[in-house]
Amino acid sequence: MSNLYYESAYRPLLALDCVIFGYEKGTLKVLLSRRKQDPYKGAWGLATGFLHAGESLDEAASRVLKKQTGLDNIYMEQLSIFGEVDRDPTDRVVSIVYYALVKADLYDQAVLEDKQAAWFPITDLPRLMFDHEDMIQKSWGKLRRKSRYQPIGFELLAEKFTLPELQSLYEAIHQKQFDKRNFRKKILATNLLIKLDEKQKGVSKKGAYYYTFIPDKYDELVQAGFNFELKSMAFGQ
Amino acid sequence: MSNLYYESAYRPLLALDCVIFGYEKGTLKVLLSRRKQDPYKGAWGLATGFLHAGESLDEAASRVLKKQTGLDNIYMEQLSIFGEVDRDPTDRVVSIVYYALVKADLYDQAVLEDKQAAWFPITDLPRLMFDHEDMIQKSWGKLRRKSRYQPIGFELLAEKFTLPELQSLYEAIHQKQFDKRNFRKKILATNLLIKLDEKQKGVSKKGAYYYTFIPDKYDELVQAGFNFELKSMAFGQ
DNA sequence: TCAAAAGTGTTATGATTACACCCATGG
DNA sequence: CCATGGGTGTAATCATAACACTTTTGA
Repeated sequence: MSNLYYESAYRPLLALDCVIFGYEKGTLKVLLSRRKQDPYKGAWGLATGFLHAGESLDEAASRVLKKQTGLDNIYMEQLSIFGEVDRDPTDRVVSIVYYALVKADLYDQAVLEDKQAAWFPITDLPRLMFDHEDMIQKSWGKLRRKSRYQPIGFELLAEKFTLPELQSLYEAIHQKQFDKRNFRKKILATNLLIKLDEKQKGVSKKGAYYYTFIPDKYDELVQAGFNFELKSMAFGQ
Repeated sequence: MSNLYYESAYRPLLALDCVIFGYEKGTLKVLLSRRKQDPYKGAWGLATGFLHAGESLDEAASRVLKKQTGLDNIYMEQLSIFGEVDRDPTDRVVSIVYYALVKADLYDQAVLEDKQAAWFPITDLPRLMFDHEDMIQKSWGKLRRKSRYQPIGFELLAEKFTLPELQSLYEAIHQKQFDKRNFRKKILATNLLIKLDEKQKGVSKKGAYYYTFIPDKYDELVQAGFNFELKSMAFGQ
């Protein structure tokens, strides 16, 4: 099925760029890789790919994420579209940016090396190609805002986690210290967590209790888009 | 400058669809027009156009808005991108959605008729082509959320407006009644408005005072993206 | 036994909500 | 003079923010 009106229209390239966030040792990180083709071969940049025929945008983003990380079912969300005329000097490329969150315990050093990929702390990024720096900063902003009213930060932790870990994650996302007591109060008030009988070994002498999500409740809330709203994250400071 | 890797990539059509909001007589409205070409010639839909070569996305959206309304410098913002494979049955068309806000006193009945365009209350839309209904609902959601922490609603009113008018606008956006006293308290607490010496005639016997923005302050806040945050719009109810 | 991190409650402040009457004017 | 919509204040409740000591245990 075709159509003259449509036929005559300009067709840009449509790319997908993925900002992949991970969290490790108290630091929020972004997965970058070295570009494989010219121009700018070897430059650091985001996971990227062009849209294929017959693929929806989300499918294309999942494909790009899978290629980069080896993982399926990554939490991801569309951020926005970058379409400045000269953002890629080779050709007109309009790019859809997705950001994704992956658990630190799911990626594999071998896969990373194979892809010429590496994790960089969000506060210490290398020079990036095109407008990728801007894409990362905007994604981080979205992550900060979103983490205030959705339990999104949890996608970055392992199945079982301690409250001090969860708090450090929030502190890494917001680059801000929170008051321990107030943080716990708010997080526990959501009724999303259950305390397990198990304590963490090795980090502190006393050991912190592990928590996990009440799985149905969590899914329910995420599905419904319900805001469990940590109204202000301005704990202390 | 060209490149084999790029050359071989798939090139979809890239369209822009604009959700144009207006406010009139207590009702939030959307500007729709009848489609001019097949398929679905004559069906109601959003203002639309394809991206042209050498145009940024914002420039293209401005062009589409100008063509539809005759106006420049409309407040507009990118919403998101719709890319389901079959959203347009003619061809693969990926569409970037913008929403725009126009003041009720700026549009012109003659232009509308010429374009086969008309305003529809947001709560009473006709059947729309493709996924345009979904685009409108998402834009409305964004407008609701955004109006809670940015003075965005003001783009929909005339230069001078009364507080009862402003409140009705918020009520139309949120489909909810607010308490008069609490609404005024919050709005005035932002220090964005100045009361003029002039009263509105004709609407009520007593007449309501006109207000206007303190222009520099407003621009400053909009520029800085500062949130004047009407923290909860749950006035009453 | 001590150092290091985990865990716990209360009070003060500020924001939000609920609520009812008087005012000005045109008809 | 009265009907209509405009304008105003206060008290109760709830959420947030500030703040310091005790507990556990491995070394």
